[in-house]
Amino acid sequence: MQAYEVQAKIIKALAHPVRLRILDILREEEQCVCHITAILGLRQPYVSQQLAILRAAGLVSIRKEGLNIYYWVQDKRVFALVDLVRDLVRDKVGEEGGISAPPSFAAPLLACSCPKCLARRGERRSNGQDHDR
Amino acid sequence: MQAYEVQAKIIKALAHPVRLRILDILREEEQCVCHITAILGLRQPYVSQQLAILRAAGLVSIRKEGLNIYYWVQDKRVFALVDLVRDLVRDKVGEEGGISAPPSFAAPLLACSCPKCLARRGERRSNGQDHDR
DNA sequence: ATAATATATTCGGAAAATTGCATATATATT
DNA sequence: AATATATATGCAATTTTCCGAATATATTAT
Repeated sequence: MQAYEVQAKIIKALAHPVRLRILDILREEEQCVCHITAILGLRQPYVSQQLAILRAAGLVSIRKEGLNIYYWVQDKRVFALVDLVRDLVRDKVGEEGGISAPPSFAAPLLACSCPKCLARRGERRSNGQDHDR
Repeated sequence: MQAYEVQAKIIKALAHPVRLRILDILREEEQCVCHITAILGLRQPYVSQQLAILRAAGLVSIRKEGLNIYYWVQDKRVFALVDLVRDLVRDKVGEEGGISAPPSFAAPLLACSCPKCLARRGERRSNGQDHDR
């Protein structure tokens, strides 16, 4: 039965709305904690905890760069997993509609001050190391 | 965020060792509660509860025949889901070995007295309706 | 009708785990 | 020193888990 327990643990790490949202945020590319936190609108320690759970389950990896830590999904099968669940739900709730909308996290989020967002807005860090380059 | 909650609920239904085992038992063909209970070695009300959770999540369906109720997995993508998790675990624990063994539920189980097992042993119900046919 | 069988459902309960949240502190980097 | 993030602590509310026991239900046999 031990194998089933290991599998159950991995699945448990997925079985949480916030963590599913995080995975969707990481779908296209790596994101720093700052960015994830801004998108979720939750407090940083809480987001870090959820990220730690995902990381302990081996579902996400990190990459450090300067002061920022970028989370990314190394094994793309994680997305396949999530997609499968999404498809199942879509087909099952089907008639109810509305639930099947694509991930709607992609708010503009100009308020985020992570390096990536600053670059997109043509600004630079107020204090950071991103001074010239 | 609502969609994520629905998805999380489905995943939660999967995130349990006993329920994962049940799905493996149903992998090849439908099985009656009696058979599932015998394989798991757990009490019938408990197994029924776990089956009810899987059913509420839409992961299994039932078919009634006589006194028996057969559970089966209608949407084969459920197996694809479980397989994905199994692969993830196998590749992740990899070096530790042992965990990647195929589902080892397939004990002989001659003790089970469900119709299917009785037929396999060439017996017939001690009291059942399977009298002639 | 009555009994037996397979299964579902319910109630209760105790232990454990999870959740959400606040707060504080540690760490590494610049 | 400032920043980004991680980690830890605590805490109340809720949920899960496992268990025992009883009962309900539907079906079939007699």
